[in-house]
Amino acid sequence: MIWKTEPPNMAERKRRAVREELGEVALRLLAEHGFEGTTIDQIAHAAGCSRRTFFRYYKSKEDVILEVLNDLGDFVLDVLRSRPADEPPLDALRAALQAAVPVMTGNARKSAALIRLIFASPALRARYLHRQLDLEAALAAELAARQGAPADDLALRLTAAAALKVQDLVLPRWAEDDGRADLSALLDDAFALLKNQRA
Amino acid sequence: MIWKTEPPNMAERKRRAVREELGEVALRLLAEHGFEGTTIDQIAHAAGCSRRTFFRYYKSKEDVILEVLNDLGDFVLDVLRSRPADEPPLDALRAALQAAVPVMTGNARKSAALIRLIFASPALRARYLHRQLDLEAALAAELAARQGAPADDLALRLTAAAALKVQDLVLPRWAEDDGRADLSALLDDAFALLKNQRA
DNA sequence: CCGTCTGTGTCACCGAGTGTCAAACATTGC
DNA sequence: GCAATGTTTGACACTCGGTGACACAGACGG
Repeated sequence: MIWKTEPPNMAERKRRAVREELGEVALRLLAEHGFEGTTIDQIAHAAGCSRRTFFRYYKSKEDVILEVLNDLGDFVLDVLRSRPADEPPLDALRAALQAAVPVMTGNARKSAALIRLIFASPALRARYLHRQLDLEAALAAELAARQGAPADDLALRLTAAAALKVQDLVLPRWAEDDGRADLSALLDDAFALLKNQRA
Repeated sequence: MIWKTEPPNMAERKRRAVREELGEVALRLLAEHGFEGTTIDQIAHAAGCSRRTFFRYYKSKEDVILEVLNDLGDFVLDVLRSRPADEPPLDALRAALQAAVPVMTGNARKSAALIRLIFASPALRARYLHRQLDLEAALAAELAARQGAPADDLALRLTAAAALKVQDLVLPRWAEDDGRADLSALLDDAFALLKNQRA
């Protein structure tokens, strides 16, 4: 075959379908019985496959949950890249994070459940924070690149951290009432607060 | 016995000694073979006790390492409490974190090894971040209490987060060369940078 | 000398993950 | 239609972190 990857004929499609199904079932069970209260056996069995197969689609139990927010992080990073280079860093970050809002409010109940799940489980939360750290570094690197600063510039890193912190403080409050509040407004308020910060 | 806890005669002393020994051995082995590359069996055996006994002294493998920084966090919180209430929040935080510096520079090589260990292991790092989050909340609550603000004040939470972030960005750089740099100066520089942050 | 209390080791167990292997399956070439 | 081929899957065995149960030892007071 010359095009080893070109035809996602049936194979790739089925793979995606199984993965989707597995993720769906997992999220439902985890939200219902809690992260620690759900075993992989239960998830696999409920999805109609073996435990071993679960691990062929997801690296770990945490992965099923964190993957969603992971993709969202990549999306935010992409949006940041598309922003004008002369925009002040914090404004660019705010805009990038705002771009992710519709994705969450799109299916608000599910997103809220996911966030609540993460914030309720220490193990999950810890992994999530670690992921946020990577995102923070990537955002800071992008900000640095667009204005010719060194990639590990401390000031930009602090700015990126502050922006993500704003998000992390707002999200759980939004998730607490199943995403009925105006997430976009909450974010803007918090960013305004941040901008008025004076030592 | 009327004084059930009063005489830490032999029992408590031995307990502390065993715990100390266990922690010492663990830190050495973990620093040598990495966090994932060291099993609890190895630690327990090297310390001359059974695996079960290890867990009677430490809740988990992560606990052996994180305990130290945990205590340090409590110390920082205590220092913050002793600061004048009218001091600007960020200055108070800087002073509190500076107070922890001598503790680390006291035995710099060991502290640096510990920090490198944490930052090298994803699992450990994730747990560490979670701990920092608790500390952040506690610091923010203290700042709020001293100036009569609500305990979950967003602005103060952001300030506490920024201060801890400064520390977390400086520490690995300091640890990279075995703690030979001037940690106190590095911290002050970073805090100065933070203070000059304008959106 | 006898109960009791505490620390310890042994054993059995669970759940997350991983490597291996053989069977099942679909795909392709003839 | 059939054989060769490659991929997906399930079954099994194993490691490691962590927990509960129980039995045994020694220190202590009566």
